[in-house]
Amino acid sequence: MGLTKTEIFTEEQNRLSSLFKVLGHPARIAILQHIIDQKACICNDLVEELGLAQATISQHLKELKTIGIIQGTIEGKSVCYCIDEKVWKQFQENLNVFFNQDASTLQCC
Amino acid sequence: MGLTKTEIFTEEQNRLSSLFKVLGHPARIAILQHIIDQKACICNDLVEELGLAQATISQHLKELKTIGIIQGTIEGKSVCYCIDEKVWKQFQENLNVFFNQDASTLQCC
DNA sequence: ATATTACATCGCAATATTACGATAATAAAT
DNA sequence: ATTTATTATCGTAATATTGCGATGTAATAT
Repeated sequence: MGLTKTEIFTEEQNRLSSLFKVLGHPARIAILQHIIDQKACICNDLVEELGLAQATISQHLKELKTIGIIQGTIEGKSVCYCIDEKVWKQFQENLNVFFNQDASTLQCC
Repeated sequence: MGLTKTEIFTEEQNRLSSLFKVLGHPARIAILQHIIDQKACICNDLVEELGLAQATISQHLKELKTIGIIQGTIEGKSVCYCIDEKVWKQFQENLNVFFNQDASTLQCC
């Protein structure tokens, strides 16, 4: 089938998993790390930096943009992609809520 | 193609993204939450709890087991799946390392 | 011994994802 | 105006994922 049954899950479960899903590709992790390192970035940098075609990278950037974790500003003939600090922090909080469920009592067997 | 080019990324990028990937499905989030709530679990519980077939849930459990975040102990004719506290904490740390890159200077445009 | 219960695994169909070449779109440079 | 540079989008091929019925396996119950 390949079709996730989103309707049987809570909104929170769907939202959280879709965030994780976007981060579930090494190219997208690499893109985020590169943006952070450079404190700025344009797509063409990434084409040289990573070993992927321009079309592929543009696609990955689009997915990152979809969840809002990066934001693109047109700057002349290139685009400046940056971390959206607000969304980044929201993301951090979401993960903390999920992972900070008292880990000390999780193990039962 | 559908084939991720893992060879062009660092080990850390591949490892981190594969962790995220496993969490990138609402059923697997739901399973983890259920295990945490119950402090224990067997697969059959989940079949009733979530609306997925037994085979499907068994498959999702397998993926969670692959990254080690849960662990299964045979208990008579059923299996007790639990959070592996050590791996859970490791995961937490990995995420923190990734997300705690000084967010204050991330935004550039 | 047989039946039942609880999972795991196999095999399949449907859909999603990844990657890329080709092509468009837009802005700057000549 | 034309060329060049940068990014987006389209179409397509290959592979991956999701979900499930059917079947296998192992332990308990009858």
